[in-house]
Amino acid sequence: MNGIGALETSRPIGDRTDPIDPIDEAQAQWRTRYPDEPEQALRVGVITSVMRVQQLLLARVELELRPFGLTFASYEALQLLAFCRRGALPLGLMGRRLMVHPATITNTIDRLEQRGLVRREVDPEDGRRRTARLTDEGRTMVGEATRTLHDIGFGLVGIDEAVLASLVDGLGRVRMEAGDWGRD
Amino acid sequence: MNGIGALETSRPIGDRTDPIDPIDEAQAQWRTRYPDEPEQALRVGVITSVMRVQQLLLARVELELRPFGLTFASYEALQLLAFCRRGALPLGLMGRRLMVHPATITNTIDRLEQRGLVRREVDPEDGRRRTARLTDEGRTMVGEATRTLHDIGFGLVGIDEAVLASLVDGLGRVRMEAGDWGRD
DNA sequence: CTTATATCAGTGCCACTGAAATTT
DNA sequence: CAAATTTCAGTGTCACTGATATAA
Repeated sequence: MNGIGALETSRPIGDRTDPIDPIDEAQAQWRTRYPDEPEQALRVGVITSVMRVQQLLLARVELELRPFGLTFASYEALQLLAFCRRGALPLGLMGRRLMVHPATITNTIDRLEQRGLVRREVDPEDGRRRTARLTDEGRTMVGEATRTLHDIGFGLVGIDEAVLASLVDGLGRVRMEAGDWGRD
Repeated sequence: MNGIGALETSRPIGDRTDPIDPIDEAQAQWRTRYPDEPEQALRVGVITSVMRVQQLLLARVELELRPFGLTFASYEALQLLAFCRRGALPLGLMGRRLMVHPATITNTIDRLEQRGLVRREVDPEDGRRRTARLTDEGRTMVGEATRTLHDIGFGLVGIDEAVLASLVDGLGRVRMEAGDWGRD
């Protein structure tokens, strides 16, 4: 595994020597504090790692999206429309796909519409619905943004394919256990 | 914020059959759109999975922290102090540990201090620094909150230990590649 | 003087709540 | 009528920028 059982607990925080993995440190802390529940330290390691990696990947990706004036959330919305055959989707469906609150997708589409990247239309099949459609400018921009993200390998260059595949698998089990599956 | 490019192309929306994994769908989308760069689909699968799992775990944990009036960020700050031998840490060091902006840790400690959970003190070793120290109420609360999170296994019950360990390992490689190591 | 630390003021995005309007 | 969809108003947390005060 990782350098899991390496020192950590035996040293005061302040005295720097070699680089130390903060996740290892946290797991060691939990292991010594709750010695009768060793599986909890492992869970803490996972949740802490997920939070940190999400933060790192988000920062890396948003650094590249900044010149486009896009956040990762707004990029995802545009990308969802770009991958859609019709080129337009009801806002509610977009919100469920992106797992965001209905009011949040309204705000996101508001900002994209003000910039002329998407256009609101009434769904011909159901007058209650509004659909968002990519404009030409929106399609161009999401294409360029995607090329940029491709160039940086989505912040994951240098990671072995086997590791990437095992991550998709392991994270998939967590999602499955959380019920994140097959909802629309 | 997830599910970059789910289905749309292969099936009409309405006809539900078996549960479908949105991550699989997204990867398939990228694979067909960019057939000459198959490794990119894998990377999209990883970043999408990380974002989604982070969202799920955060929601699960914050549901339990809500009765305490704590967010995960504020819980982490309290927990960091609880695990610290001195019981007090300079704000700047806390910010680096938690990987948040200096102004953010100031705000977080502000709110905790207003609630009487921590107390600010001047660092005797360096007058520029302010340290945050857990109060008795803060120590009690973080203890109860931790017990609650233990009870729900940090949102990771039902996941095999080998899977958890492989996640810590794989995510560790991503962090290492991103330079998330050995910075104080 | 230069640097480090923390704070403050202001902005923006996002998540959520509760209510309202519209349509099915 | 009830239910679904979207919008709107308001709140709170968090992240960031830029400027300032204080101490090393």
